[in-house]
Order: sequence, then structure tokens, then C-alpha cells
Amino acid sequence: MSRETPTGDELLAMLAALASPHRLRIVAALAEGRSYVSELARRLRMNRPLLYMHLQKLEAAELVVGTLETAPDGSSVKWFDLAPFALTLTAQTIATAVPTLTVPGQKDEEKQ
Amino acid sequence: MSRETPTGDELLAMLAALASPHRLRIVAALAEGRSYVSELARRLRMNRPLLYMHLQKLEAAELVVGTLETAPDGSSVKWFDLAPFALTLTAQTIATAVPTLTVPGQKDEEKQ
DNA sequence: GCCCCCTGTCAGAGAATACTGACAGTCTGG
DNA sequence: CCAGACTGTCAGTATTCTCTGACAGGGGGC
Repeated sequence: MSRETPTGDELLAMLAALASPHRLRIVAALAEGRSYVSELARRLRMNRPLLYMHLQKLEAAELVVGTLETAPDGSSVKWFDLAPFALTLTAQTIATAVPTLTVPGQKDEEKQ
Repeated sequence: MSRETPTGDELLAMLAALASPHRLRIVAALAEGRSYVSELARRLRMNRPLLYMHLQKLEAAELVVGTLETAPDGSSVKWFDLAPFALTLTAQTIATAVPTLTVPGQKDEEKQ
């Protein structure tokens, strides 16, 4: 997954996922070790469904990985780990990624 | 300006500024050379006031620099250049920046 | 049975953003 | 004077995102 050049859409997804104080805080919290939804919600003092939503966005951008683990006793907990990521943001990397951005209303007739 | 560790707020501002397909495209366009609002609007085929707004966000995040130049003949054009920037995004850099995030309703009593 | 911990999902309110057309103003050149 | 370049700003709408409380469910232990 450590491709040298992310596609425009991947880049955008990562940026959008990180462009939120809550989600930055979540990443920072997970940098100290894995955690699960309810525990994190208590630690960061935020509404659990809200945290849940943010975690899903981070997961969609592949910045965190969630694993629902069912313990031998049957109780299940969803652990979240940070995904290893390293993104270098420069005019260069952006210029490289942009051409691969998919535009919503774009087919092929675009400039015709 | 190439501080090793941006503050949480700066980091967030840059991320928020880049987390938009339009603004990524703008950065990519400016990577090929300076331009001015009207010309860029034609090139990127977007509404000028809209582009104007996006440019302001990029400028606020210090990713582009705008200079209103009044030519010797009196006509003025606002040129936009890319600001040199290099941002490395890892769990580490984020974890370092997060503690300096300012929270809207935060004074000092926070955890008391 | 009851209480506690966990996950997952929803509808709806509220707030923030994106986007548009239109207008005001300045300067040039025919 | 008029047409053509610009820049800058606005009000209003459309759309998207954030956030909340509430609910349904699973399981453990007393």
C-alpha cells in the first residue's frame, strides 16, 4: 500500500479524512496504542456515534484499521489500530496526483 | 517558514485547504507557473467568484501567495504563485502537532 | 430477572460550505 | 463614449457535513 504516488482520489480521501480536528485527535490517540470505540469515546470525551462516524471515515481512507474481535468468552470488541502511512505533500506530488482525479460528471465527452 | 513541526492549527489549516478537488487542481495548475484569477478561471473552467474563494483559502493557509501588481500602464492584475511547502504526514507528525490544537471552547479549566 | 459493558444504526436538527448571478469599480484602447 | 480587460464583493440558495439522543441487539455476571 506504500505506493510512491497515490491516485488523486486516494490523496483527496486521505486529506479529507485528516482535515478535521476530531480526526487528528483520534489519530494522535491511536498513535499511543490501539483502542476500541467506547473506550476512545470516553478518553476523547466525545459522543460515541459521533466518534464512530469519524472512525469510519478514517477507516475508509485506510488510515486506521478496525478489527472486530470476539473474545473466547463471546463478548466482542472492535479494536482500532493506526495504519502505517506516510504522505509527503508538495506541489510536485499534488501535480502528479491531480490528473488522476475523477470528476463526478466526467465521462469522455468532457472537452467536446 | 519551513519549521520542522507545524502547530496543530497550521497543520489543520493546510489539510483543510488541500482537502478539496478544486483546490488540488488549482495547486497543480499553479505548479506549472503563476497565473491570475481570470485566466485561471478560464483554464480550469470555473466560476470566477468561486475560484476567488478557493484561492483565498489557499492563501490563508499560506499555500499560495497573491500579489496585486499594477503594471506601468496602470492596469492591475493579481498574480498567484505557489508558496514552497513540504508537509510530511505520519502518525508521528500528527501526534506531535495535535497537543497544540486550540479548541474553540477551551480556556484552561479544561480537565478540571 | 436485572444491570453493565459492548457494537451498530437511525432520523432529524443544526451549522458550515460551496456555488451562482449580479453589481460596482478601475484602467486601456479605439 | 463605448467595449473590453481586470479585481473585488454580495445575497441567496443548494448541498453537504456534523452532531445528538434514542433504539435494537449481543453477551457476562450476579
